[in-house]
Amino acid sequence: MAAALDFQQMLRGAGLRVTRPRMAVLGAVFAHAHADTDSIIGVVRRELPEVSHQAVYDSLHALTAARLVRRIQPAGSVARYESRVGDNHHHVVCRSCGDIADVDCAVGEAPCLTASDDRGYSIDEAEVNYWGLCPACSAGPVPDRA
Amino acid sequence: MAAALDFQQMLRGAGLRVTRPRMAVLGAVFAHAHADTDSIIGVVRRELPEVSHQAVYDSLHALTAARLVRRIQPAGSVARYESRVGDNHHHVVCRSCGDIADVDCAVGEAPCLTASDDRGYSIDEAEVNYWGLCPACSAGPVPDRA
DNA sequence: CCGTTTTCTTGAACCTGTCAAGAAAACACT
DNA sequence: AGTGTTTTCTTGACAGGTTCAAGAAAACGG
Repeated sequence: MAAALDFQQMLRGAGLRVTRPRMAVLGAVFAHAHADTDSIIGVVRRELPEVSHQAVYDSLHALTAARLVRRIQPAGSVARYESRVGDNHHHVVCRSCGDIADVDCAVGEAPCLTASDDRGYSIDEAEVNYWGLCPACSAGPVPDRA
Repeated sequence: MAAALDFQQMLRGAGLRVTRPRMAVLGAVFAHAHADTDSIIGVVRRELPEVSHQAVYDSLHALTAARLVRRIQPAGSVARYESRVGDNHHHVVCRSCGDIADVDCAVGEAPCLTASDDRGYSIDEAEVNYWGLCPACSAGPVPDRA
């Protein structure tokens, strides 16, 4: 768990100005993994009630560009953010409730980064998403989505 | 390349009614891999100028549910559709222009379907996306996205 | 402390995709 | 073919998440 001073150093280390919205956004992403933008706005406003949603969007973009947080967006879902960066883990997404959990990479370092044929692309990242049902949804499946 | 009669049989085989919008949508997806909805609407309207966008959306949903086409949606992109289904291939996405190319699965059947720890989820599909720059963009990178 | 640069606020707009009601078309059966 | 039922298409409005734009405010370097 990182403290305010850590966040401040992270921002400065990334060449970003230290502002209260950014501090709060960074804290919110660290405290709530896989939160969507709306949830982050809610969390941030508990600390800074007057922040605009635009400030949160800008902060998230800046933090993402600085690689302090990672943006994930499974198909059919809104953007979500997480603080685990650089450890090459993957995600498992619930088809029913949209919940996301982390899955550590089975193979080791950069497992699937080697495409069989890169089609001439210069690949810098491999993303793996598992799709299924979370424990809660597979236990008592909701009747919709027939 | 499939012909009109093939499309008709595909629809009937999937238990779907054969309508002109669906035939045209199916043809458009087969002819234009990885096209987004807007492009598909444009292609379909070259053949049927009066189709509503809603009909295209409905057709795409019906075809997707029937597994005749596959919907793909990399993060930050709109929905795209492709006709290769059931052969477990992956995609490489250009960070700059958003272009998508197919990549055959290196490992074989269902390669990464085995998560190291499934977190209690019942996983039914593994999705792999490679991110990088396409040949055109890595050759002459556009100046934006600084 | 001051000036410059970046960031935040405010407010509106955009775009993909969805919802709803009625008209039209496709299929099954005779 | 003709008819009736069911599904699908048209039309039009709407929704949510995200972005754009202009000016005010805050952060940083000297």
